[in-house]
Amino acid sequence: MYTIGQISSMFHLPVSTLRYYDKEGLFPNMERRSGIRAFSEKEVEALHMIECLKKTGMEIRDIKEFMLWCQQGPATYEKRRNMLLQQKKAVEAEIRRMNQVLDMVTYKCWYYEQAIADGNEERLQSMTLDKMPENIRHAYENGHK
Amino acid sequence: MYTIGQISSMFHLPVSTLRYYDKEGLFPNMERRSGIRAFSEKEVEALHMIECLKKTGMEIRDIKEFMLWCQQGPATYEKRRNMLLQQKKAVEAEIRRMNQVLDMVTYKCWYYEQAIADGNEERLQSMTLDKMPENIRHAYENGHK
DNA sequence: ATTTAACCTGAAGTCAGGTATAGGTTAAAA
DNA sequence: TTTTAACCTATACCTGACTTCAGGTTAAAT
Repeated sequence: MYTIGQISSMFHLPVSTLRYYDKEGLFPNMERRSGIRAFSEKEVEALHMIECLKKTGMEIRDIKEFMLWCQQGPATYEKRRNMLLQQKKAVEAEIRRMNQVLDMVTYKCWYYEQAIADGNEERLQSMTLDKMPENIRHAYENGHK
Repeated sequence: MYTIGQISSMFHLPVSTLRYYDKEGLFPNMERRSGIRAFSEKEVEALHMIECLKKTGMEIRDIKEFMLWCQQGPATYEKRRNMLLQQKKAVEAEIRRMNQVLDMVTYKCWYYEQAIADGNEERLQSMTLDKMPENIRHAYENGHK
């Protein structure tokens, strides 16, 4: 059993955040000893899962639902898997989006390198795709899809 | 010259958002005709850049600074390039982070597939790395780095 | 026994990035 | 000409995820 302060230093999370998570229902049925929160291994495990789900961009209210299912045993395995599959898809989509953004900003960086070299943007303004270096044209096209 | 309504439909952005951007200084020196905003090609170009920078996760106040530099001609090319290089690094870091998160959630999905197949988590609880399929072990290890 | 550290609650505050509302002006269409 | 649509400002409100504050309790150390 751990106190909120111990958990706070274990996870490098402020005490206020842990209390907030508790208030939001992320630790259903956590024990209390004369009013004081007692974090067991179950809550430690829960917190690892919470950190994972947060990193995928899941909202607190959805994490709450997941943690509730975790209390309900094998009957909710499928629900939990489905939620995770959905988050996996969301993460994959986000990675695709970020790669596109990377191409866009790669092009912009190249643009300003050229502008610095030229001292102006005139050549760049009238530049056509076929005059760009291949990798830059590729980044440009992918970034503007 | 375009009205705010025309720009709104061109960019699929609410009129209120464009006014908010203007208030935040994202269109320095935009013209007015008897009090009404007149978006020129310069503002259209600016808005494309704003959308790009927003996608990289840049905050409004930093975008404001960038757009101010754009008003100041070739003297600020280097500042602009440096800011873009910094954003590029930020995007690359975010992609690395998201790939790690993807590995983590890939492992969790596998975990629940197994739990569904087994009907419980007993086998999983006592599972060691060497008993996992290679790709899953890889995902697990990378996701927990 | 008392001080101090760590815990508790409820309510209010913070921040970013908008969105909504109320009340008023401009300009295009009927 | 009058109505209606699109514009304007200022201010208030919203959401999510916390953080801070005021005031009070518990438990550990001296």
